[in-house]
Amino acid sequence: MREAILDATERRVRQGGYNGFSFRDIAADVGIKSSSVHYHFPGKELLVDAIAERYIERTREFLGDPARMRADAAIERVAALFLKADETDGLMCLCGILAAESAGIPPVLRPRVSAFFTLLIDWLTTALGEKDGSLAAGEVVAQLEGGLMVSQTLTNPAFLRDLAARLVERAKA
Amino acid sequence: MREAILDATERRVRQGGYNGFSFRDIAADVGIKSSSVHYHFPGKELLVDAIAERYIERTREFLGDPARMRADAAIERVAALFLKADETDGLMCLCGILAAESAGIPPVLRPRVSAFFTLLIDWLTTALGEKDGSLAAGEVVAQLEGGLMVSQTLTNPAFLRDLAARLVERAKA
DNA sequence: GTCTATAATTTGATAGAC
DNA sequence: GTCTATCAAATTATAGAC
Repeated sequence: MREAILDATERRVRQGGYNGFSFRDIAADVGIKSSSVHYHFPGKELLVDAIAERYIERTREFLGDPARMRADAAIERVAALFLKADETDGLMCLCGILAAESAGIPPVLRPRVSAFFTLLIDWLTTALGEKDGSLAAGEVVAQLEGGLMVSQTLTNPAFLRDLAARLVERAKA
Repeated sequence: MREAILDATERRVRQGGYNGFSFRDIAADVGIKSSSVHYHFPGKELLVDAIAERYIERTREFLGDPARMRADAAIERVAALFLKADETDGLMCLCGILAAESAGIPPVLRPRVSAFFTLLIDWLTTALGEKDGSLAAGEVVAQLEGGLMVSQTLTNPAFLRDLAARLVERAKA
């Protein structure tokens, strides 16, 4: 049940953000009452923090070890995260939407959101090396995150697909 | 007063998103009662639609005519929009945060958010030309929008500054 | 245009039975 | 663990006086 609550919450937050869902929404999604959701997660901050923690840990596991990886393969792996969100899930990146709302969410959540981006940037920095003038980790992360937002808004998956393909091409050059 | 309400609403939405503010918040910001806000804007959707419309129109006016403009100057002009949001305003891009929440906002607002991105992309496409293999309009918009999100979250203005500088350099090459 | 007052609903959260 | 019942506060919104 705890997992089901986390699943429902993640989906809701990735659709409407931190203030876009209620305990009753989650309860209805998983087929229990809102007081039972409170039993598992006493507060909203705790609930959202829990899904963010899980989200980051899953991302870390998916990425794996960046050492001795080709630049283009590394880009492809990070891009796969965002392409899955866009095309398979049809949802925003959890930490992307929380980042956009950063100034309006409970302050305790902010370090968690930051941790997601430092994870991606550090991972890519290791994988791409630090060659001067080359494709930078920040460029890749920003472009994929922003590309997902635009792609979702325009309901045009080709937009993000094209961006990802261009990033991979640049990494090969 | 109408303008003051729009100003307060824009600031609030750019901080916490569509569901991150109330009519009472706006009323308190401008020094009136919430019922008086309803006099000017009968519903929340209308209020947010009004600020989005104003935001897009101001963006259009700031950008001006893209014809016969050098590529690097065009990038710099678009980047200035996001650098101002980040460093001067300390706020997200209005349509950026609404795009992130796209699946959770009233459907009538979605075409408005899309219009912002098509404005930027079309403007940049005209300014950059359509030379094959060159810097694409979508790359620039996605990277700046995502870069603003990350920059705000990490509270590190240098992040977006660096991205903008790199984009301008690529346009010169 | 702005106010007071209030309706109708929703929200995060708690107490206590089972 | 889940339920019923409930609370206090907040929310969008309206009616009507000034």
